[in-house]
Amino acid sequence: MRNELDSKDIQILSLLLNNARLSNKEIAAKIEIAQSSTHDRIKKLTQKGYLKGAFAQIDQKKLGLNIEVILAIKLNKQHRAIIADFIEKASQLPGVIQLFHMAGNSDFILHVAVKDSDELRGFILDRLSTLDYIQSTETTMVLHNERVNNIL
Amino acid sequence: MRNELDSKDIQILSLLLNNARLSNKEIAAKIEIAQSSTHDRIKKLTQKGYLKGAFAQIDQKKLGLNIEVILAIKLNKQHRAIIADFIEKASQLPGVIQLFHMAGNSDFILHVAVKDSDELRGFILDRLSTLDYIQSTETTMVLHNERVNNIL
DNA sequence: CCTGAAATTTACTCTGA
DNA sequence: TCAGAGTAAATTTCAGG
Repeated sequence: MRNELDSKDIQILSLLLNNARLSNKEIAAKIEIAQSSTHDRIKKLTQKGYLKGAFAQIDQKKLGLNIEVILAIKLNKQHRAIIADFIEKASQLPGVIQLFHMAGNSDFILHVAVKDSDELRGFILDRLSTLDYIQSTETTMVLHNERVNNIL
Repeated sequence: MRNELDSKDIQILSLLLNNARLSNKEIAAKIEIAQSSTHDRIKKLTQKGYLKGAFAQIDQKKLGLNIEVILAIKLNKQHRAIIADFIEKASQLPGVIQLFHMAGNSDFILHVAVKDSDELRGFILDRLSTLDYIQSTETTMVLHNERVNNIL
């Protein structure tokens, strides 16, 4: 049981990174090994934790989510308990796509999609700012957003 | 051919949003309709453009990508041609996970993963700052990053 | 660790309601 | 538009090199 991955494993991860719905057969064809080998490798990559899941990409605008923003958030305390609490609460807020815990000027960055400005207003005023350890929030509109995944 | 989606469609999108590798059968069981109906619906959702693709999630640290940063970038020009050029160039830079074109203080935000600080230095100095329309970059470390996908 | 083929499960198609 | 049954195709397992 080697810990290192060979180039075939990296190729599999790279393919799935950009298209998680590729079938075993298609992957096997692309990297030129047997289907059963591809199957084994994906199984092992999953078991060892290299592959963690897959997310579909949906057309947010078609679903009426017309406004996409980045919210930079500062807390007035950075205790571990507060951080954990915020992560838990923010994960449950409707509209949140992605959450970053930062080591810088802001404590958190939230990537959020909402229907309209009313919903955005509600999100910030009713959902976020009601948490008593929020010091400030800064909202910036996203004009365009592209998944690149150029890491392998 | 109705344009609106019913609650079953939304449920399908929501399930796939959080686990793109769910099979037809599993989805059919979860939302309690026939497999063939699930199949039809997914096909239509894809054809109509609601479902656009799927990305696998990989364990970056296990692959040696130990540093994750957010890079806020300002350009000294915002012409359409410059923006398009930057998006194209940035999409090809190794380490870029996601790219946001912003309507605010920064023009772009890049979510980047690299192996170590040397690679980060190379990324900023050799790859980014060599583009002549870059005015400034600000790098902030990501301590933690969570996909939430709480939009449906 | 890979291959190739068998066994099983799933996806896909179509008919009828 | 949905459900059920049949066919095609894929996944999964396994013995052998």
